[in-house]
Amino acid sequence: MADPIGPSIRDVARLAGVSHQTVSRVLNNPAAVAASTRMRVDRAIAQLGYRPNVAARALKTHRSQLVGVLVARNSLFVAQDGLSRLEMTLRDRGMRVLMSGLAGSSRSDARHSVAPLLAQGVDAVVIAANEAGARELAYELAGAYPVVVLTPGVTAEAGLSSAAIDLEAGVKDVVAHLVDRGDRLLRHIAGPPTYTTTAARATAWIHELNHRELPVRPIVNVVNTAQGGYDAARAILDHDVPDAIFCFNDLVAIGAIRALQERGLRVPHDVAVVGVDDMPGADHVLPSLTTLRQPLQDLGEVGATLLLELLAGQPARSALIAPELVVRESSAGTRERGS
Amino acid sequence: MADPIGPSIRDVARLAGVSHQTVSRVLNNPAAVAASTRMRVDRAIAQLGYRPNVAARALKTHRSQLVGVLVARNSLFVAQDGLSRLEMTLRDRGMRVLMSGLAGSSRSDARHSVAPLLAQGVDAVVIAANEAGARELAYELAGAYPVVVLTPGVTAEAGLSSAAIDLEAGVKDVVAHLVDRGDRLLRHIAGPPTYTTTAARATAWIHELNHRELPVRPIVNVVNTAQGGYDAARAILDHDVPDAIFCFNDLVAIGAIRALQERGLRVPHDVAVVGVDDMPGADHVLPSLTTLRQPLQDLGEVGATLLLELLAGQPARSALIAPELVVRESSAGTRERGS
DNA sequence: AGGAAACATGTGATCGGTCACAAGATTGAC
DNA sequence: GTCAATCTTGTGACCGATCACATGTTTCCT
Repeated sequence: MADPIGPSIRDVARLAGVSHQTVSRVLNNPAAVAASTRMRVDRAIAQLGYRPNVAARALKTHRSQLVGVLVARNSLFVAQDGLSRLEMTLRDRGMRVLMSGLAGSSRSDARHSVAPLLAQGVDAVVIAANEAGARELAYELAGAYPVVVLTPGVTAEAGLSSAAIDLEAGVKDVVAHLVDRGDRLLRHIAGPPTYTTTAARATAWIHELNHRELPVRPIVNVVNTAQGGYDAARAILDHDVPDAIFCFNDLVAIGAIRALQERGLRVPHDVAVVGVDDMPGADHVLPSLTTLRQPLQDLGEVGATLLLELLAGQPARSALIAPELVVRESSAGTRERGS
Repeated sequence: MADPIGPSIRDVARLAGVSHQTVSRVLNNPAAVAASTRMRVDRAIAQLGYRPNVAARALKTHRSQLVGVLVARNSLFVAQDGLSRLEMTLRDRGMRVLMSGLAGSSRSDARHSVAPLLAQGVDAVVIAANEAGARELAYELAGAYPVVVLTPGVTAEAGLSSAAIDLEAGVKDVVAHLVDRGDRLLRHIAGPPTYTTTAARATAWIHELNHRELPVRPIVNVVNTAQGGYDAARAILDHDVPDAIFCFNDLVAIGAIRALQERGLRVPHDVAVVGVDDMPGADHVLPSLTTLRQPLQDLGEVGATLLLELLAGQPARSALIAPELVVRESSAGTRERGS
């Protein structure tokens, strides 16, 4: 059905009255062909509707023009256009994206997910997953393939570049914002321990609190859902009522806010809440969410750029993208101290 | 870097002391090889770490084992694991997924996005986009490729199968639910006109209202965002206050609820709100959203199944997946009539 | 005008599989 | 014991590109 195998390079050659090699040259290095000949060939190509056979080309050249992308299921990077942006940037450079979903969080899960990509003969691999196993896999692969990792805390080495949102810097902004409005007892609801981002974010948080000599008590959440945030917030409230809660992301923040309201605490009057992501709807939810916006589209673009650099033989490097603090209702106003 | 071209089928043959054709047989039709020979070959394969070269195979067989998937940017199908599920189901059958993002909504935008997929020699195409242009493209492609469309209102023809969530049935449930709780003046905030789903949903809505002899006045929204829902709701309220609003999706519903609250209307006491999708967080937002849950993962799986059927030469067909009405706070309780 | 360098084009081998066909070995029926 | 059918394995061509190399033509410098 998809078969009726089209014309080959030799058919074009015959029609244009040149050799097959000349046609190949027109395709790959037009400058090496006389203008008049080139025009004749181009016309023949158009006339026959010729399209090069990628399999034949890959067979001979040992390059597939394929980039394998390992993506976590349910990841915001995918949802928020990040993957699309990566793909479109690569597409413009003649590369195609082979996608593979990642199920679990262990290293063997990750290995299992890349296998088909490698079997397909990809030229390079992009790892867009915060799962710990995926990150380990990246180092494993780095010897054999150009690899780009889109997750924080990955050191660039030969053949392995990395890009991430600089949430360490973002966390600084969050703390500054909360302290400015008069909050002192700050709590953090961290993410699932299997994400590399969880530790990164929690560490930055603790570091910043220590720096400002504020009390520190983080809580690790187990699931990346609103329910997880709800449960974690209740656990916090069983202990005491903080001035503000910084949540792993907006989804978790939504759950936390519900828990607060149920206890009769008003947001932001009694407790301020800050999330991360600026997920769709965060601006209209009640109350709207103060959040660290992650420019995931930029991440996709930077990732593509890093990959193209590696493929061009340039050295591996790390890139950081700054997030943006968007202040909304959930942390609006100023706390009147001395109450 | 990804080069050091591995052993070929002939290397394996030499080591096992057989002909290259026998190795090929072990790979493709093991039953046709004597058990003892097969074992020798298998051992040689393992010993050399041989992996078949997909390019060579594709060159000869004219099948790439690649499925091209056209996905709308920012689509929930992607976000909610639908794409992952599609990919994983296909992966189990030895197929790989080539992804291509869709930018605009016109037919030429769609054509521009599939082009690289076709150039790469995919065996089939999946269209996971509600954009009108993408649907038109599906018919265009159906003659030359097996095509599966994941959007409503597509008629199955030779080589073109389709799957969609049966929102017509879902809309019935929504109306029944609202009428049950005593609502009579029902309004609809539709989606962007460029989505095929917008018309499908609005039509089903109007049909159902007519059927029950209720007043009909749908509103078409222009953008698929919370802000769009907010604006549309305000436009409705400028006219009168309905008993309930059925929104294009949860995101739009969130915006609508904000508009209602700003006018001093309580949800669901004064106005009930129903969305579609059951997006992450819909269960913890304030108020939590009554919604038509779209089983997008199932959609991915069914899509994969339809595709495999087409590739196996079976006839095209359409499949519908039932959504599920999840009642939550935004339409809880019963309206006391006669006020 | 002669000869080297640069330019333009062609020839045949090759990448690593599968396909069509041939041929030897084994089995079973009569 | 013979012959056909079946099973098992091997041989060589071929898919459609690119690569290395060869050859013929211009260009241009001395």
